[in-house]
Amino acid sequence: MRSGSKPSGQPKGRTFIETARRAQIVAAAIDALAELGYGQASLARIAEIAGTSKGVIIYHFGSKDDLVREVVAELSAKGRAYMGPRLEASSTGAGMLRTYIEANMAFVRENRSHVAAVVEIALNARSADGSPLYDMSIREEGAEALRQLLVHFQGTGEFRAGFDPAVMAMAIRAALDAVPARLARDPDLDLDHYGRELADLFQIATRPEVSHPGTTAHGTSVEET
Amino acid sequence: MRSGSKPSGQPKGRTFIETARRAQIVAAAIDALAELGYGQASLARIAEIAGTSKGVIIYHFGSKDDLVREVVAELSAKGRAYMGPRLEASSTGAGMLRTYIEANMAFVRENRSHVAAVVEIALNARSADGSPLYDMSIREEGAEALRQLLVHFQGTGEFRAGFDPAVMAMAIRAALDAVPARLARDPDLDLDHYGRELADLFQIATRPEVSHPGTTAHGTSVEET
Amino acid sequence: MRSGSKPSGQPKGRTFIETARRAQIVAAAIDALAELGYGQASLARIAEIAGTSKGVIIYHFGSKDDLVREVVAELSAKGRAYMGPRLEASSTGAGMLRTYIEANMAFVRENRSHVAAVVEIALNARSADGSPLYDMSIREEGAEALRQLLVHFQGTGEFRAGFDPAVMAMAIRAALDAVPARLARDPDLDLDHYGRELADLFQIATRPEVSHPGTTAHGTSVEET
Amino acid sequence: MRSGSKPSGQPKGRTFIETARRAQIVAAAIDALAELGYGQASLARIAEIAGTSKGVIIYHFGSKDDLVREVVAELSAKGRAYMGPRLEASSTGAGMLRTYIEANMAFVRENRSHVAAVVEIALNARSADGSPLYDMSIREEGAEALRQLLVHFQGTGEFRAGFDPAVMAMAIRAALDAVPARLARDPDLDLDHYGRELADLFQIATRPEVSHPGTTAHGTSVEET
DNA sequence: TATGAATGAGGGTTCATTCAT
DNA sequence: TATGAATGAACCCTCATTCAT
Repeated sequence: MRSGSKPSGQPKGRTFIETARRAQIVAAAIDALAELGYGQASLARIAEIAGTSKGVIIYHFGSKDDLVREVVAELSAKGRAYMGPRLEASSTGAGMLRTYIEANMAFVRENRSHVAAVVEIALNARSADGSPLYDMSIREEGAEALRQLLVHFQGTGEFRAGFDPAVMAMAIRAALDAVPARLARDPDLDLDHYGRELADLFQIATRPEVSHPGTTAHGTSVEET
Repeated sequence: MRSGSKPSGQPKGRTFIETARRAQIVAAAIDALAELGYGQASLARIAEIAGTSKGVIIYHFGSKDDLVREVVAELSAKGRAYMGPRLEASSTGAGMLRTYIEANMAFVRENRSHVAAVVEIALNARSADGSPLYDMSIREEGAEALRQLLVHFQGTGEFRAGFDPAVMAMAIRAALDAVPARLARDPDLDLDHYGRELADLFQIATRPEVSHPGTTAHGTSVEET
Repeated sequence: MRSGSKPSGQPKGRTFIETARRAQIVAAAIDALAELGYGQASLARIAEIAGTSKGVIIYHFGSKDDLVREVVAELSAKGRAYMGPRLEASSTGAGMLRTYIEANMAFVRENRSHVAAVVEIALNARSADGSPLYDMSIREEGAEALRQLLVHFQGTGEFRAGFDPAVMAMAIRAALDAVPARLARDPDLDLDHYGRELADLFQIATRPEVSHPGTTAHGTSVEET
Repeated sequence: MRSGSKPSGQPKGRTFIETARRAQIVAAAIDALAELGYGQASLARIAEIAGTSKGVIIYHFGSKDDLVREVVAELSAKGRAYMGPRLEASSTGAGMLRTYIEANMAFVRENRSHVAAVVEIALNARSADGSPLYDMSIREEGAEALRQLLVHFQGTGEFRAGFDPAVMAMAIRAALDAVPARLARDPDLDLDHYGRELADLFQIATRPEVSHPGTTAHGTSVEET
């Protein structure tokens, strides 16, 4: 299907009307995923929300998987466009970290449904044999980029050298990724407050130790476990 | 079904053979959930793993939902039995926190599949209308208990007063809950290392500030965002 | 199954305890059929009401069909025992007809559930290929006996000769058989009133015409249809 | 499913082809219900008769219940269209009653299977908890309308005042409703004869008493019961 | 005698996808 | 381009029955 190619201003040689239809369907998919969850977001339900039929969706996207991929790709692009400039504007390590966290929260606040939809996808989408589809490509990717930033500022001495950057990155991403689910249950959650608190938390956790020899965090725990 | 009740050593008046079958089926369900994900863990597939038929499962559990509930309840009981004594043995705030985190990791290590299965359930199980089934009851419950511990030790002065205990609890739980998914992708993950690192991280984040006036975490970030 | 035969006072060489079990199960079946309808009266449900298991029922009756047959046979015997003496006590045609109708109502009143159960069976029980099982044998039988009574008293001149006794018998049985269903919807129905009214109705319909030439019922309807 | 709406000649904005398919499926359902009974009329069997698959039926009707509802609604509409004009053409009470009965028989004769199917439905369709689905709405409704007619002509003096119109209406409907079942067992039944006989019967039962004081039907039965 | 355990066919329904128009 | 129609597999669950104990 989709044999001919049309030279136009639209991305990937798409008609204006087709671009519009795709956007409409993607929006419906986001709604369905965010509100009903991945398991309940069937083509029929998405079509119903979009005001069309299942056939149309398949026609435009080829398969449900491709539609889902589009939902993911779109948020990914949005996210990069949002985060990129903000991160580049940060010079210090602490500033960068705070920006990363708070901008993430702001982005979530401005794209609630879309973020919730992608979280659903990341957690649930599986191929027929049960292996995850996007999990790695999305989440890991984000954590990896963050890890490299942490490593960088450990190198400059702006972050303490004592922590494993992979673990720290994972903890930060986990805290951020847990927000959409919380938000679904408590829509009045104060995201700005959340962002500030998390930024405080991880800033403290990453800042260089004041030199009190022998008082490493690790050392205090011999009594336990 | 299962009307009569019999006095015996088995829990809830169950036959020896029934107890065995149930355990076998629950184990198969855990495998299916952990490896295939909630969406793919159909009765047929669980039965296949268990080496029986769908009918047998329904006979013993009445419904798929009840089987799922059993998987959850069993881990929940296991978890409480594991965590309880360890937490009670902790006296100091920092020790308690480290114990909480490291024991969690150890528990995950010893119950990989089961934990992964329950995470699948918690994230995905929905009723027909799309509303989550266990999400709150499981996850929230854990976070709430942790929050109360944090509050307690803020009161005693063992934790710094500056952080929001709800946010901190959520960050800790998020870091812990993210582990099973990571583990699924990287089975060789060093959970002890992970536990120690996370314990360090959150111990630092919660310990009282040494009195260096003007160096609050929050204050250093004015330049950003 | 049921190989040995035991000489005893019980009917058909049955143990006392077996007779009791059978009665208990039959009672449970009647309850299930009357309250839930034939389609919902599964062995599991009957067993639940009886406080036993499906296996026991099969053991005692061999199959569900045999249990159902027993329910029917029992009511049939009860009915004959109830109606027989009363009908024999009637000498006149009109008296017999009234007795037949009113005694039927009284019998229904005294055996509500059982009658309702058998009505369910008569209407619904089918063999695998869809052909009715008891419909004819029960209902037709009753109508046929009644028809013969009507014929008899048409011969004696106590009933008018003008009506087709088969149709009249069918109308009477239909009116009587419709009662249990009505009763299920309106449990406070006054069955005595019903019986009296029906007896009046059919007495008038069967009594000999007073000789007013030209006023046959049929003659008055030429204008219609 | 079936989201879009199209302006067309078909009822409820249906495609020509869909209307045809629906009719075909409804016809198959009527066949299955009439011949096999409600309990045996599964979607698979209906689909087999219709020459399609279960999926197609669900596609067009959404659920089996909706298909059944359609079968009922269609006959109900047919019945009203048939009976309405004929009843309105009747002026006298006796004429109306005869028309009602004879037209009913004629309608049954012309719609054997459909009537049999709806009788199956009315008697057997139950919700999950065992409560009837259509029983009241169909049968009761018919009896109620008839009762009102009887009351009306009792008021004008064309019917004798002595009978309870509710009981009389129920007896008439019972006689009519019993016909389809009889017809199933004896396909050569002469419905016109049946109709005439029943009309005679109930005309006699309802006509005003000739004034012979003391000869009420009721009075003659003191000897009995 | 009685039970628990298991079986396997069949129930209605949802689903992503294909196809002709 | 877009739709309605159809497909067929898979879903969870109920059922009467069989069997070993």
